[in-house]
Amino acid sequence: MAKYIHVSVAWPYSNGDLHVGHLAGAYLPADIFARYHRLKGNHVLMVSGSDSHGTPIMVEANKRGITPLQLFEQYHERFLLTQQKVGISYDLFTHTDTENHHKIAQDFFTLLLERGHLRVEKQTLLYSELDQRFLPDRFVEGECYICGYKEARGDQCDNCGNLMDATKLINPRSKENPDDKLIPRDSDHYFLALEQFIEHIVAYINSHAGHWRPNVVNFSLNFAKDLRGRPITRDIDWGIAIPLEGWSGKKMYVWFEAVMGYFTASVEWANNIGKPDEWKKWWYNPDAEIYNFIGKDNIPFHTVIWQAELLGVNGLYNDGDTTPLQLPYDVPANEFMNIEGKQFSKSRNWAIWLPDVLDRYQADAVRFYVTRTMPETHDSDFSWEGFFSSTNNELLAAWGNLVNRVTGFSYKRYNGAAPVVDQLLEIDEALIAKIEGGFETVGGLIERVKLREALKEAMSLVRDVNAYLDERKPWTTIKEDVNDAGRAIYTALRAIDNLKTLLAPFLPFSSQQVHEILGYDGQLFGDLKIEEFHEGQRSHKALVYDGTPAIGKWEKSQFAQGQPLREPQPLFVKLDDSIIETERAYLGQPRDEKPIVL
RNA sequence: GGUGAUGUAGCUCAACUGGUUAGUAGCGCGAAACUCAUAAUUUCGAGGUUGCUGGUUCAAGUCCAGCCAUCACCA
Repeated sequence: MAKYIHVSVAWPYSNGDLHVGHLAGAYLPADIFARYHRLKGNHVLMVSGSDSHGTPIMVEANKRGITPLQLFEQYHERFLLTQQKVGISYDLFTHTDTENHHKIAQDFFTLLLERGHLRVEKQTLLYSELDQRFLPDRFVEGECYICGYKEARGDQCDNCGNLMDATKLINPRSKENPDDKLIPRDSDHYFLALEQFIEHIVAYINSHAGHWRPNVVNFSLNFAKDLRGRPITRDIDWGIAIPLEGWSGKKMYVWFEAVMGYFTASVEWANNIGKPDEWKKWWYNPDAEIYNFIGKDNIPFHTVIWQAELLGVNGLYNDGDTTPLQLPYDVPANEFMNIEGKQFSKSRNWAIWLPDVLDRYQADAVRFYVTRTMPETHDSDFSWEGFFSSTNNELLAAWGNLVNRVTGFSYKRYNGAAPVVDQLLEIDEALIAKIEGGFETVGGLIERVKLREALKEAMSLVRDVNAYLDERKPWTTIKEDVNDAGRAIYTALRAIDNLKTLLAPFLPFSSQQVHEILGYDGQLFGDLKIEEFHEGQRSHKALVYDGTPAIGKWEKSQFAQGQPLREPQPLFVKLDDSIIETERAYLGQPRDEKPIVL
């Protein structure tokens, strides 16, 4: 029976380009997982979008002298192009400034309020007389009340590293205008009563502890232990309005509404395809599995807070049906990916930006290296030497070369087709059986979200085929026994046909190439395209996956003898070792954001 | 400061609830073989007192305590 798999992917703040950390932390693992389940014939719904709200966007827009709307729209567009290029197969990658998202977030708020999960509390915050408004912590600086550093930020002191309570700063002032004296003033805010959900959430985590990553379980249980109310509104003007009279100066806190995107994007997707209730097949289906692909910094928001929100609005849009809303089945949070041994830093431009990398290298080469070093168990490191060596010495040398040597040999010596031979030998059958075993082993690892190991397993099968060829030596035997050489070549071709599928979730572009070289027509996967969607007042662009043309299946090859091949082309570009120094030299230097060309 | 995680060969990583002399692991390195292939492949080999210090145990990379380093979250 086909399963319903929901792949919820972290929503990037649209205040700067995507970098390899985004890819390694959430998007690539989600995509590999989703593509695998699509090949398996399961019903996959993979959604995400640009997070258009939040103070980081306001800060950056402010710095550039543009509005938050302009900033987020600019990066949303770049996110679409970047992810299309690297092949992240979202059924829908939208954003949080749609009418749909606004409305549903407000419905969440209203329902939570009706059910007594929200309460009003007073908070003391810094107020600017000059601007006539409360300033978020990130817009504030002042003297650190712990170490005395003069230029502590409102949220953290860069000198002593302590987090700051902005209202305690000595001589707090506005970042934009140092003469602007700030005064503490009380402000009413809505709080989400998280403590009401402790019991339920702890029980839920414990019941899933068996298949969650240990650090996710431990961290979440500890976090859930002393849950308190958390403000869900704040005094800013960029964000989603509070659907109540007298709250016009305030907006929803971004952490409160952005996670709802998994839900709201599912609803939007259903509307976009003209089946408005289709999203319920995941969200109100007790057998559906929802996976949240996120970075480790986001763990408590998904394992605890998002669950509280879902529990609080149970039954939403379900016409009185008592089926519970589905909570995340697993939250396979990844750790972080460092760059050449140092932490990513946007401000120092210590980063590897995806638009730049995809401009210079093949998407599959990037996907391969990032998967190989995916930070599944601890922080990992992206080094250019590693990328160079993984591309040339593993991806190209083992897999690219295998495809090239076998298909090339067959194409040249067997008249542009696969050989036609009599009964295969035992050694040939044994190889095929071994490779076919990969559908179980590799597939099982992907299902448990052990992607690095899954790729390693697939690559080890690739090496088995290379070893097999060296043992069978068709280039020698063809001189006296064309039939026996043909048996080996046919066997290797069939192995490659299997491996193309086993590697397809990781390397969708080159697997498609192999598919075509082997003489097949059609696409392993569907099309990933950018489309425009219209709502009442506005329209927005989104990335969508159309699975209609996909014929790929997670099944053993039935490759036919004598099948005509297409003329083989090398799959991967060999890198020159000069790229190591060239690329390193970009790090830490000012960067130009170039237009993204597909 | 509190909580959780991570620290194994030059590099990237394995080793289920403690059990034979740490894994025929991949890359790199050394040697040999091969020549169909983007000099790509295959075989063999050399590399580790498992961050440090103690402890529990017949037995610890694996459990406990302390310390050091890195990371995340929270105060």
